[in-house]
Amino acid sequence: MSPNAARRARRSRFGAPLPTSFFDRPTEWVARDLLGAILSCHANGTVTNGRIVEVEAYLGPDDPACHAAVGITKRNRHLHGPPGTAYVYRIYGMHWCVNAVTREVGHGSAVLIRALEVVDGLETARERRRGVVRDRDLANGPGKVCQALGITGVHDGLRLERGSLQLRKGAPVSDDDVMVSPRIGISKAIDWPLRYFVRGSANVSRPPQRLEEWPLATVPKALRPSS
DNA sequence: ATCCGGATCGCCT
DNA sequence: GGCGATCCGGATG
Repeated sequence: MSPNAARRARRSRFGAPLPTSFFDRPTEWVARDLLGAILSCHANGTVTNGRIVEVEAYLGPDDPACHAAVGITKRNRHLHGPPGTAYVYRIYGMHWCVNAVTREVGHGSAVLIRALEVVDGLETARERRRGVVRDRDLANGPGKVCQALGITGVHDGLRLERGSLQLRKGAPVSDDDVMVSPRIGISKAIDWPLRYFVRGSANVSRPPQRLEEWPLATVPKALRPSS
């Protein structure tokens, strides 16, 4: 795909890239508002787009589950970059995970993109996720998101407002369709309610059965992330 | 120099 | 639900 064709593919169906000001807000707000947004990756000559249905907030050095809790290192240096930066890291030796950096420079907070619905480049995503039978399983987990969209370490530190990895405005998700739960796969701060996902989405990752979850509407208004 | 555990996934039972 | 794959950052000696 030529650069012009890639630009057209992105403009055809979706809104503008989210501006830096979108990311320069409390991380819980950014996380909640990323539901419904479009993650767009141009890799190996093809654009793949996905509608985000599940995210987690990681709240900087004082959040024991956040990579910033160990300070600034070579691995996590872009987590401490300006809002709107991509932080991509390898986990368990074999998977990539992608985050959007939030708040002010050096805060060390970010939103992990955990699941999405592939809405463009479906054939490419299926090839990358060879062996997967159902489309709903293409990107229902953070490692799968990166594999389906072709996101790797080369995207670490890129700005999400432009370039080969972008976050773009999509159809907003109303409070009534947002669910909240603790985060998945961590061993510290295991009860912090910082996972947000779209109610009823078939593309959400399958958490442990006993994981508690609540409608966002039941969260007291003062504590509710909303724009 | 060595050890440990991880923001996971897919296959097995 | 259990487990192996597979590798690196960070901590410890």
